[in-house]
Amino acid sequence: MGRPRTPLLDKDRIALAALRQIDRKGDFTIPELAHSLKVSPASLYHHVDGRAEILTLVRQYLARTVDATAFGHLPWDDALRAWAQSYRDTFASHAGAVALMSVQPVTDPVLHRMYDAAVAALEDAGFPQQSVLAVITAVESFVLGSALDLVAPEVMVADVDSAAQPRLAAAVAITPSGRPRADQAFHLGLDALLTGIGSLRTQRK
Amino acid sequence: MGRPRTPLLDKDRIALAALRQIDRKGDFTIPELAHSLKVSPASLYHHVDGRAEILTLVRQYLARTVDATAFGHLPWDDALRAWAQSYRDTFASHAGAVALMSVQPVTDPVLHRMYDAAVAALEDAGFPQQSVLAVITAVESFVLGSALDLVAPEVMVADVDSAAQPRLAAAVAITPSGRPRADQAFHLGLDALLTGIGSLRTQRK
DNA sequence: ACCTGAACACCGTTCAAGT
DNA sequence: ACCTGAACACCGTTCAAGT
Repeated sequence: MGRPRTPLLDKDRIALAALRQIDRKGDFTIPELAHSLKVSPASLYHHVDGRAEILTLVRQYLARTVDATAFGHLPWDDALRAWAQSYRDTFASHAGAVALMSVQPVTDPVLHRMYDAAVAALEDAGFPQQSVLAVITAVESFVLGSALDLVAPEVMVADVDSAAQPRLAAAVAITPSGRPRADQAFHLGLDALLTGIGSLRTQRK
Repeated sequence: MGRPRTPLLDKDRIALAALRQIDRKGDFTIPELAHSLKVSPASLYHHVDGRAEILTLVRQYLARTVDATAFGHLPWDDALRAWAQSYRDTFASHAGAVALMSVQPVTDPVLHRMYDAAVAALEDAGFPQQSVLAVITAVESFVLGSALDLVAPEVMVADVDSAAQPRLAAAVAITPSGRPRADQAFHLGLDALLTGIGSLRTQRK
């Protein structure tokens, strides 16, 4: 066939097709990706270095959908909460991508700008400089773990033997399951975390 | 060669060899696993259903190294803290396994017993029944996210442009890196979470 | 029951050939 | 520069053959 007059592919098209496949099946393969783009597997290698780069592109795309504009506009706790919610929402709408995003984090200037804004907002709200990064990391770890909880099968709650584990069974019986269960745990944990973090502030504004 | 007088393999030997390979390389393949067991790849299939079962065995092995004996013996916050620490320690000593453990959780009666003990301890400490599971899930999510933070490359802290992100750069400069950085964030977050969670208790004992 | 070699389908990647 | 078909190494899994 030879070279087309106008290229059939570019990095964006490849990344989006990969994400679509991840959303549908939880993973992607080069042959299927090529098929969905109506192209041969070998063609992809003219645009990306390999599978690893495609994964990086997907991660960057997702990272940029996280809304961090609240820092500097809302009070520190509302800003952290809004950021955490948006972060988790991204995962919630791309369940299959959670595994990808969690293991290898995103490297992107956009993220450094986001962290910079967060650091500034928290320091200005009275958090000591030695603890701001730990605060941000703690919230991010909680969000990541909650995203995993959101997409993983519900082990704690499923198949409980009410004779052998009566206390657990009773608690499970009065607790919601599915998405509401994960949401409850996320909100409870986020509120607790923010409450506890608040006591680290020194000078108040 | 035919059947040996005494079997060369069993599930335990396979799981441990897989874990050793995961610890060394972050992943394992059937051919390499077979090689390390001085056996042909096909032999493994006489003892396990396939790659997926081997992963399950590794997960179960690791889950059983988490110490949950504190529930019912220590005060609720010390018990939760000890459990969280042990949980994270397991991941810390098997960095390559974090990805495995996080995506697909463990199904094991041992874990249900652990959750049962945790539920009992927390209810007895005054937590309302409707929130115990959310409390446990929140702590577990934080631990899982912190484990990912522990093994992932340090994005937030690396390659910061001090002209473009001055506040972030300054904070990075006075913050430890590597394991101490992750430890600081874990302890700060865990303390904050436990502090915040404490306010959910109703009747005290 | 339990090991093996041979075979199969599938994947990621490379490369020479074509425009 | 950018697409393709063919080829390669590698992986997970199956199966008939052997004791």
